[in-house]
Amino acid sequence: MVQIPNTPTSADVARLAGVSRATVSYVLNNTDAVRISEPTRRRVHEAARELGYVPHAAARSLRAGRSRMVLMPAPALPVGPLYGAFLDEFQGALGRLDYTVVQYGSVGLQGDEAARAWAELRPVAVLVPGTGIGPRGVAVLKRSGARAVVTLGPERVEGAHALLMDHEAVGRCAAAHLYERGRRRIGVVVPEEPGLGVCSRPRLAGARRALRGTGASVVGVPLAYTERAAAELAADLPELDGVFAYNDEYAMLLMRALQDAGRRIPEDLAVIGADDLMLGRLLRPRLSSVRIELPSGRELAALVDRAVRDAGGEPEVHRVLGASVVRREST
Amino acid sequence: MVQIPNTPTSADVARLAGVSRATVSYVLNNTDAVRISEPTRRRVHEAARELGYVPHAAARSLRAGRSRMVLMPAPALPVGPLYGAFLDEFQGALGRLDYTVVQYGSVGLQGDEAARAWAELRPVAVLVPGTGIGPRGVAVLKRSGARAVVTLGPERVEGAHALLMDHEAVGRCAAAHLYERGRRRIGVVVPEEPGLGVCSRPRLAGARRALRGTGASVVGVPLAYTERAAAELAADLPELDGVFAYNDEYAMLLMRALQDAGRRIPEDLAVIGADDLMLGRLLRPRLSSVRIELPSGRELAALVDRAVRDAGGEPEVHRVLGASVVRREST
DNA sequence: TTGAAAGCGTTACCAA
DNA sequence: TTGGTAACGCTTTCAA
Repeated sequence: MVQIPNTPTSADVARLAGVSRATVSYVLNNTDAVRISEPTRRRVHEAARELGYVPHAAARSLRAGRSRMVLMPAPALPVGPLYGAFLDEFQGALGRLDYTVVQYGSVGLQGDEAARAWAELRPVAVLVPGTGIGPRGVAVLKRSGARAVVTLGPERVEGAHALLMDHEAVGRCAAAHLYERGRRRIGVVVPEEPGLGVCSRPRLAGARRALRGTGASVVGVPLAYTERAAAELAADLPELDGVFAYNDEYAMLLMRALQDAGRRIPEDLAVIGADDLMLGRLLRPRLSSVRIELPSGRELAALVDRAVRDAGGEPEVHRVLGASVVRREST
Repeated sequence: MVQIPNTPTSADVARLAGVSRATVSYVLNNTDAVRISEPTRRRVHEAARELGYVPHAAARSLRAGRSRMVLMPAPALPVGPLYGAFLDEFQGALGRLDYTVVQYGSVGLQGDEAARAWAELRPVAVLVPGTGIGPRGVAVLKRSGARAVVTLGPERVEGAHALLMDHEAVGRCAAAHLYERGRRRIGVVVPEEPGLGVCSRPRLAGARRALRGTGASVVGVPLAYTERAAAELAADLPELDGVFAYNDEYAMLLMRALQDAGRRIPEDLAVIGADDLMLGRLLRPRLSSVRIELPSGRELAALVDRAVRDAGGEPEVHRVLGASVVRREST
């Protein structure tokens, strides 16, 4: 039979060490406004260790009136390895600034309801990827004590700091490259998977804008991420001589289907992806790609910290997502 | 100038509605032990809405003595799309059981230190992927009120429920398949990337065990995830006629390098991956793969819920990770 | 150098 | 049907 012990509190530590709760707090938090004798310190540490005492974060921040929690709703869409690396860096950097990063799985919550759920945790800052929040949501969070709300997405939201993911630039970049390579009838793959629209629509728009007035045509090409859909698309593709395939995975899918249908790449049709994944280098022809640079996790952590310290300051707006073409053999 | 308003509390709501804090609590929580008149209910709801009141989760669970938070340390290693889908399902299912799933970014924390950091949040349950915790860590968590600790990894940990990821089975499965296809000198790729060892070592061990006593040989083949490393490996591969490449991505990398070095696949050398990614189907030859089935998120959520309700029960141990070969053209 | 006590936002018991 | 009050675990001011 397993005995379920009561969770030790600072009062238990105090009792065991033969001091008051205040003293325990002083010792364990290294409060420097107060001098505690060395023997007492030792007794307190000893008692805490013996009991396996772990402070209660909620009680602490309740008393303090503020937390060190940075909340990040987990993005709904499937994310690639780039995002994972960015996340690690961000968490590491914030950890060094003594914040606690927590990802909240908001599966099934919508809009303001989601914002309220986040607000219940009283985070000191919230970093929202994608389009998961509106002005009302931001207001809810701020009223609940969030000192900074930062969005990481395609457009800015009233009241929040914004890291603008400039997906249009990705499309512009790809289209301009295809144009330079002599292509004039250009297709832009638009994934049919839900949730990817926030990225894909601006990419298409960017491609359109880049070639406006040049006489080249740009058409959106819907594509689901299945072999079958790719084969069908390859079978009767509209008259095109260049394709920007949304990203490297869709590009690989499409390229395979095109090759199977007898199209030569890049002679008949140039194909370019995005994300510059390793896998693109392994294809034949090697896949050209738009290399995307996410903001540095360190910089973003610094922004959050700054925003927390200076709550009420003007929201900062940054344009992130550097885009540059890596040409290989497919264009 | 932005006015930073004080966060409204239930006391503010009570004041505005002209009732006591207790009444507010009753109304907003739909307490059924107590009957509140309809007009009062309306006044309270009205006041809460007007103030934008959001309850304080920490205060609530402090008072209640228990939280509904299920903590999941974010895995350190890069994870694939399978894991992402599993996570979503798990979160959704737990959400429906009224738990709050929170992923904790523990970058930079080690062993018991990490467990203490998690314990500070007083989660009601902790799901630890990989090998991030030992018996001491489990004890810390339980002493801090966690009613269930579940590990999702290669081996069980004293005191915790275990979902055993049977990576050996993956290796066994792959090796047996290669053997069946007539291969007798088999290589097993062991990624050099740190953190993947927990998966790759058991896979190699499983392959060894599967072919023990058959006369077939099994050798570990270290490989870093770069084109260069793959090319070097392909240039002087030991005498092999079959390779289990750890997963589909390494398989793709290796297969490309082998083809570039003039080896025919599968005639000279059979190659099999794992994870059954879409990309494997796009290669030529199409890549055979070990299909891995993670536990269902729903079942896992049910396990967690059961464990929470019956804390102190015997830890459950489940073997998860179904492994089955999907043969395509590369073997 | 240490202790007593107040109070953070909630909820649950008991009394009115 | 509603309100007063105590308590959850912690920090911090004030007093000794």
